[in-house]
Amino acid sequence: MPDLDFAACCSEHEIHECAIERARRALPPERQVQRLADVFKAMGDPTRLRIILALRVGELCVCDLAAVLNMSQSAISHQLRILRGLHLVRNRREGKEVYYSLDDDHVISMLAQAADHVRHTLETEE
Amino acid sequence: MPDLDFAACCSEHEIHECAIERARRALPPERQVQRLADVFKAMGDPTRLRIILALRVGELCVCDLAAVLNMSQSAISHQLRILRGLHLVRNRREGKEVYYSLDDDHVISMLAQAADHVRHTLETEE
DNA sequence: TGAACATATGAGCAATCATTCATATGAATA
DNA sequence: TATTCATATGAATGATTGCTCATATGTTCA
Repeated sequence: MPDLDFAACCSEHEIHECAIERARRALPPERQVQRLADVFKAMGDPTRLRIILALRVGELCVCDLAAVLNMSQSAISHQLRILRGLHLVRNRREGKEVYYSLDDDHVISMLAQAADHVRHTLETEE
Repeated sequence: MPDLDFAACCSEHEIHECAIERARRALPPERQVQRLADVFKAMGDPTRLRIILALRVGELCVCDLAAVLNMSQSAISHQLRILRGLHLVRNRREGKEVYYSLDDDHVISMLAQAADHVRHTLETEE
């Protein structure tokens, strides 16, 4: 009885079976992959990315962020909610205002790596 | 004549003007932000992220990837095109097959940082 | 050259998403 | 308490996106 999992693979799949198995084992469980993807996706929207970039140099209240990005307060609030849910930003109330700041240094590292990558690719081509 | 850029900000904006200016200067030019966002967005889709995760342990041809992710060849090809466009993966032809591998170590670093972040947030709450 | 296989790609569609608009919540102040 | 300001959020919508299906391209082998 053949392994149905390999049905979609190319015909000489016997050759790659071991590579396929190795790759399968390299995949984290579904839940973890989804979590990772959520973080990347959050940083993959220009508005949210700009929010993160702006907060690098210090905390800002919502209306400040709206001014910096030149966008509506509502739009900013909606995006902050997503970033908050993923613990990418943290908030602190002070009177009527709510101040947001980066929650985690990992975000800065990710930004730096991504920037390096972009810089690297721009050098190579174009 | 008031600065119209601050029109959307909260009324006591004089206090934050300097923070706003600082944040504005922290924002890279439009084109660069978009490039960064594109990279994060590419990694923000579970399918593309799984492709990257699978390629961590070595190159794979398209049909192998389809087998590993248990998805159609077409779906994988479409996503590989996006990853290729951003130089996240590279390809090499060998006869009829095309082998894909990670193009850049920065991707690995980003994955590691993101994984750390997720691990960290899971510890803190829930 | 023709058949078979591996991959790439265009069109179409269902699902997701970022914003807007209207409104609710929450805090300070008169 | 009533008003005002700052923020949050639900609903609606236009735009984007990931997949499928059909088909094109490119390679090998007979």
